[in-house]
Amino acid sequence: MALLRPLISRSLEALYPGVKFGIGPNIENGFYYDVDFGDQPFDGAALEKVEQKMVELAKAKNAYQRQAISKEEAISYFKEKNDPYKLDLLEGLEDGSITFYTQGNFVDLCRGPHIPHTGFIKAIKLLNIAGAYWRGDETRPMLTRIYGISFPKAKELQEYLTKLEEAKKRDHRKLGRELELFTFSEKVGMGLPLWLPKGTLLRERLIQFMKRAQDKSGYQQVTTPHIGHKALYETSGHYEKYGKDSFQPIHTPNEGEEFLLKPMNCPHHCEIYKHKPRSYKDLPVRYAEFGTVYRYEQSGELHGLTRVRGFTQDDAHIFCRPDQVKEEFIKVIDLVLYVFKALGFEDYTAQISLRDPENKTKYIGEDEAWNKAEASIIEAAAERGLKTVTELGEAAFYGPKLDFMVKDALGRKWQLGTIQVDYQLPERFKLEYVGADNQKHRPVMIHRAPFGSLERFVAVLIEHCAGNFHYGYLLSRCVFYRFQRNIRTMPKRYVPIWKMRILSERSTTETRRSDVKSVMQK
RNA sequence: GCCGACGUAGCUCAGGGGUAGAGUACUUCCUUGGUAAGGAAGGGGUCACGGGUUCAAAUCCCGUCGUUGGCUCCA
Repeated sequence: MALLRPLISRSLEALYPGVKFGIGPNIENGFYYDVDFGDQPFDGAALEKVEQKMVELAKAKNAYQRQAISKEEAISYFKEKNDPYKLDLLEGLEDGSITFYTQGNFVDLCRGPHIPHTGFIKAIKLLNIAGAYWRGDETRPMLTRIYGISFPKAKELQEYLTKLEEAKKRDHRKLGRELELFTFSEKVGMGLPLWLPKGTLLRERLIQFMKRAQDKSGYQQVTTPHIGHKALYETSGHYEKYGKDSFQPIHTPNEGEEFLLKPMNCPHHCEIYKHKPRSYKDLPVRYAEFGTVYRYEQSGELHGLTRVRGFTQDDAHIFCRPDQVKEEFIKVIDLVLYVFKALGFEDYTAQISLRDPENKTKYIGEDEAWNKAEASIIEAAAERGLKTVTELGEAAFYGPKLDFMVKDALGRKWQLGTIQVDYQLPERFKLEYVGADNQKHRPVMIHRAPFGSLERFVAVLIEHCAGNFHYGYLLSRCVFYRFQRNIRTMPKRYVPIWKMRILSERSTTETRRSDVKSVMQK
């Protein structure tokens, strides 16, 4: 797609003399191009003009010419052209590896390779524009980012655009409103979802499903308050790490104490662990809670249910002996996979999120603990044959993670389930158990949430089944729910969600069969 | 938080300096044995909020709030 860059460049230069160009890489779907329009106004409506110009230029079938060039020459060329962005890019390039591509009368810095000529480009669509800082740095100039896509055939473009339309119809924000699942209120506050009766029913079905799965896996439910003393988070390290960027403490009127809305459940669970002495024979202890937490997300980041400021995690913390870590971790992987399978999520990726070796100051804890934790995650994932990608620098500040990512209708990737090995919190909270040697030992914690948060999970679930919750037969066995988007277009047997009920295993299986049939017939 | 766009009836949106419109939904009535049926009438909006310009502002300007596309961030 880099082949389009000269086309856009030439089109923009023709329509907006004096524009300057930043980077223009290919992305998963198409490409983008950062452009500095200077003082010239440019809005979405202008995209069409640019698009037409590009098509016009493409027809000229101009050939691309490659030319190796010295760094010095390149610098002087762009200096003359007064192009600060290309000069900035050149600084990072090694002399001898620099190539220019010439197309028509346009010369550009480009790695290549290119197709022979522009005649191969048949279908171009510029999709939208957005602001983006030069090199993602907010102290640098803001450029206009133009997103677009091209295909060799017009038909493929049409198919892609149709797909985009379909994706929009699945948007959980739209469906959530139409189906009366949830809403937001300015008065309550941004990013704080209000669950309507039908949405709440859906949530409760999911909770019930998860509780049953967890019961079978040896978890115990606990319940903790929505706030905790500031000291609790100083101990956990959360305050130091996120205190300034969190909801600020709640002050008591008389004693002058400070409490924080809990951003995580783990500190509370650590205190539960500590309420009595533990023996090695008691471990592992698995405490689960559908705990609602509050995080001050940046206003610009909020998005429907996928990014909110108050949400409920299907959280649990496993306290175990070091020799049990791998086994417990694998059990959790199995639970996550069971949940995904039951709900029909097949398109997910498992991401091993490790520490950034270049910047260890972002994290707490000793190297040895980190190495052990990272190793056990990698081993456990391998043992279960998970296809994984490894991301450096994506770990939580207290430990590495195994995250399960799925895509929403618009192709955005979201983290759902997460499993984290943690040697730090047991240390900070001085958690102990008495070993067979009658000595005190430190347990290891595993944080895990198969759904991640109910909010995000419901969002992804809505988009996954396009709001047709009768596909929820996949949930099977313990939960069966379904309802309709429009009572007039659905067979009568699809009962509204507010009439949903839990069916027994046997009847679920039977219903499921007939349901599948009717869905197929449709 | 930063930059851009947007904010008109429950929903989708048109309009645009002279005191509000459509479709759909809703209410009532009529018609109609059928899968988003037809007709009639009706209710519903200080055009997000607050300032300013103006004889006059929903319409122009500024600010705030919110939504949204990105950027940065994400325990």
